[in-house]
Amino acid sequence: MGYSVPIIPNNPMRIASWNVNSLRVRLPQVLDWLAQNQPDLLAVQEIKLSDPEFPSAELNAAGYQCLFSGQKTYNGVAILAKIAGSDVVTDLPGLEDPQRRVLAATFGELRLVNFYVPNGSEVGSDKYAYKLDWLDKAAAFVAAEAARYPRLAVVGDFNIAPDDRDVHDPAAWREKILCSTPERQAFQRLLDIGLADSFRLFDQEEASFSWWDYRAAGFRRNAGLRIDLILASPDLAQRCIASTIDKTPRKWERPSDHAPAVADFHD
DNA sequence: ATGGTCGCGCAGCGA
Repeated sequence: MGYSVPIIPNNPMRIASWNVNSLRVRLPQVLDWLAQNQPDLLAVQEIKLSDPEFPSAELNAAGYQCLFSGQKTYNGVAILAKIAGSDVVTDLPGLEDPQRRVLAATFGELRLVNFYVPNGSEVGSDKYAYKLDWLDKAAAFVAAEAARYPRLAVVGDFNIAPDDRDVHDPAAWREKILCSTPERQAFQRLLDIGLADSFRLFDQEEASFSWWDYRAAGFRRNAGLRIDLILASPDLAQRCIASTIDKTPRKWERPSDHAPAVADFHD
């Protein structure tokens, strides 16, 4: 009596996002990572398989229900969840697009939007124009979601490094793809809706990245970018108690080029 | 400026 104890929130909810670069290749790693980290929700990108090929049985056996919007060879997104999701959305309003890059669903109080933002290839290219148009439609969608759902998380591979802290060599990347001003302005429009980049709610080590090029020994040199993000609405952000990048799986044999972003939230 | 490595799928594209 008379002394206080730290308040440890019980039942924190853990949300993670991981570009797995082929779920077929990475399924054993995803299963290991789920077992070790026990997220409530894992948003995955670049599953690179069609819906009939989705490995639901293995993931169900590991305690995860699966929502997915698959595509053969390219793209494809999924949400692996300990509880059932509802109100599933797989397309951006106003964008006719065969590329499977969007998956949103509701889990209890939480609305989760999983994005695989287009890479854009090169500034000024057709793919770059597609990326900016996609981001425009995505912002309108997120604004509508934010208006409907107070507890909103927008996660995924954004293919944008929000600012120079998120770039290993800002001079080399200046106005290059993933770092150009129009891309960063498009990202800022998501923040302007009221979302917070959960990673920046906390002190972080310098040179913290989530993606490293397979080429030129990017990971060994920590020549990376932070492009895998967990954004949170105000109601959710004030519940955020941690936001990190788990580099462990990037060190495994035959890794994805991305590491998972992970955030914890109290009730 | 180029190329370096993966994944898919079997040549070359996308990242």
